[in-house]
Order: sequence, then structure tokens, then C-alpha cells
Amino acid sequence: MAPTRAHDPRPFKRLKHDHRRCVTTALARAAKVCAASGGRLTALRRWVLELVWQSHRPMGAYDILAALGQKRETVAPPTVYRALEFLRAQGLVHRIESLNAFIGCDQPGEPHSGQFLICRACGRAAEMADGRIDAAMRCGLAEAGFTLERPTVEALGLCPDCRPCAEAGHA
Amino acid sequence: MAPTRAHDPRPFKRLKHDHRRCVTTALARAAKVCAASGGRLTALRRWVLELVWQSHRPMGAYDILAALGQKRETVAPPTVYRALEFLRAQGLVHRIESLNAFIGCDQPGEPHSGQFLICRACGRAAEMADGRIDAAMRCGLAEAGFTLERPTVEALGLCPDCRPCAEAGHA
DNA sequence: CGGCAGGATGTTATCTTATAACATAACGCC
DNA sequence: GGCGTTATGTTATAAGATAACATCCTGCCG
Repeated sequence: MAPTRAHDPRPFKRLKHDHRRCVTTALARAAKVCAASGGRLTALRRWVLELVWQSHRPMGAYDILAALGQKRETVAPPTVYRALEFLRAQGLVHRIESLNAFIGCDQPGEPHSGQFLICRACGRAAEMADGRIDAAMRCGLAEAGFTLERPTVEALGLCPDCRPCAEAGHA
Repeated sequence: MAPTRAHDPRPFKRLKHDHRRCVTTALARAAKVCAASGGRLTALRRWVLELVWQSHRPMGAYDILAALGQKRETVAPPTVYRALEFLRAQGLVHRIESLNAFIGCDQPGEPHSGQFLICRACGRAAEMADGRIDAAMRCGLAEAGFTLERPTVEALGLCPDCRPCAEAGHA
């Protein structure tokens, strides 16, 4: 099946938006996804998901670990990695390979291979699902006789909000 | 301006090929590139490059470290990382983000943003430069108002040689 | 020749990221 | 309640990467 995820041509959110809304909808969707799949969204897992959604910047596993440490006495790495693995399997978070970091998925449930735009200035990352990129990859890989299983598409650069500042900085 | 690298629609080499040839041409090209850029291809750097080219499988920095350890008394991580950084700056090796590993570039000199096909069965990786993928990314990112600086395109899957075996294994 | 400036390498220590292996606890079902 | 399964806790260590400083080499200038 082809990815059914809707393509948002403006993947970066406004700098000022009601972020609590992002979090609550993410948690609601997570509950839905888990209910459908039979996965158990435990307190710990929900907590980790909430932490990942603290901002639109990818978060390292050890950042999450530290944040969890604020709320609980002792937390060890496997705790966090296991929760992240579960969330990833459910399609609720993605891993950004080029950053060794994790970010929440804003359209879980829809099968898709995300494309990530990472701003080197503000650190935010946004997910895209441009069908043309998907199609071009499938095409090129098919010609190469390659069976694609897991694509990784990540773009490092400047987001629309940081572009002007960075350019000013150059002058 | 645009990448001038030639697109090879069959990026994977035959399983049996004269690999010494790959190595010698890679070293020759490296010498040329460094001569042109003014970079100093020292014995150590050449050695690391040669190790990266030992096979068509991406090699971890610590694999290189261990291999170097065979030939020299003591080698420490920074030695290897510095050599790799130099080679990368010269465009002679690429880093595969999703593997934390390095692979030799077979067309250095030509500016390009590589696309990597990684076989999960045999571990080989091949570099591609499909202009359609490049174009699709540039297009999608431009619409998003994003300034692309460093694209990462990696595809995990099955190479043409491993596809049949893996499919047989499923049956 | 002698010395000096830069770049390259050596050395030590440490940091970040991730997982293996095993123990315990919670849950869901009959 | 007992039992199998799943989730979490705990300890230790593997794997990947860099900071900071010392030393050495090399080419160049006087």
C-alpha cells in the first residue's frame, strides 16, 4: 500500500502556537493507536511520550532520562530505551538518525515513511511526507534492483523562521 | 552548481570483482583530489582510506581502529576520527548516519550529495546519485521554505544479490 | 644553518549513546 | 489463586565520539 499520510507543504509550526494543544492531541492519538493495536500505553510510556513532545526539537534518550529523573528516584537507560522502542513500534515517535535523537510523530496510525527537516539554527525538526520524494526513491531504487524496506530521509538546513536571521548573520 | 556526479543505475558491484582494482583507483583518485585541494594525504590518512576500502561494507571507526592496531603498536580513537574527518572534508569518504559507519566514495571530486543503499543481508552499501531524488527533495523543501544544506538519504533493504535468498528464506 | 609557525599525530581522560543479562513486579486470564 | 505473559528495575558494559593538552614533523624565512 502507498503511504496514506497527508502531505503538509508547511511542516514547521509557527514559532508561537499553543503547544499544550500539540501535546494533548498527541497523547489522545497515542491512546487511540494503542487501543487499536493492542499495545499497552502504560504510565511510563505515556510519560516518555509526553517528554518527547515537550518541544518540536528532537530529544536525546539521555535528555529524556534526565527529565524522568526529575520525577522519579532512579531511572536507568534501559527504561527509557525500552519505552522509546515501544513508541517507535507503534509509530508514535521517530528516530532522527543524523542526530541520535527522537521526535514525536504528529500523524501516527497512517503508515508512512517520514522525511525530516532539521533546522541547524533553532534545533527544531519537522516531519514531511512528500509523495514526490517517496516516488523518486522508489523509482530509483527499483531500477537499481533494490528492495526498499526502511528509507531514511533527513535534511539539515535552515527553517523558514531562521533563514532570515542566519542570512543577516552572514552579512 | 548542480551535482555533476554521473548517475549509475546499478550501484552495486558484482559479488565477484577484482576488488584490488577498486582500492587502487580509490587511492589514485584520492591522491589527485588532495593534490588539487592542497590537502596532505599522509601515510596514516592513506592507510585509513585503504582500510575503509577493504570492502564495500561500511566500517565503524572502531573497526578501523582495530585494523590499524594490527599494524602499529598503539592507536587511539582520536587518531582514527581525525583521519576520517580529513577524508570526509576531502570528499573521499562518507558517513552512513543510520549505521554510525564510514564508506569510501567512488567518485570523489565531483560535488554530490550521496544516496546510500544498504543491504541488511550482506551488509554492503552502494552509493547512488539519482537526480530525480535530488530534484524531488529540492522541490519539496523549497515549498516548505526550507534551505537545504546537508541532505541525508539512506535506504535500508535488500540488494539485488540478496533479494532472492531472503525471499527463499521467507518461504 | 637555526629557529619558528602550522599542521599532524600521540596521549590521556572523559563523555555520549546504547544494549546485554538477569531479577522482580504487574497484569490478564481461566 | 495460580500461571503465563508482558513490563519494569538493576547492574554492568559495550560502542561511538570528543576535549584538552603534549609532542613531533615539515616547510619556510632570514
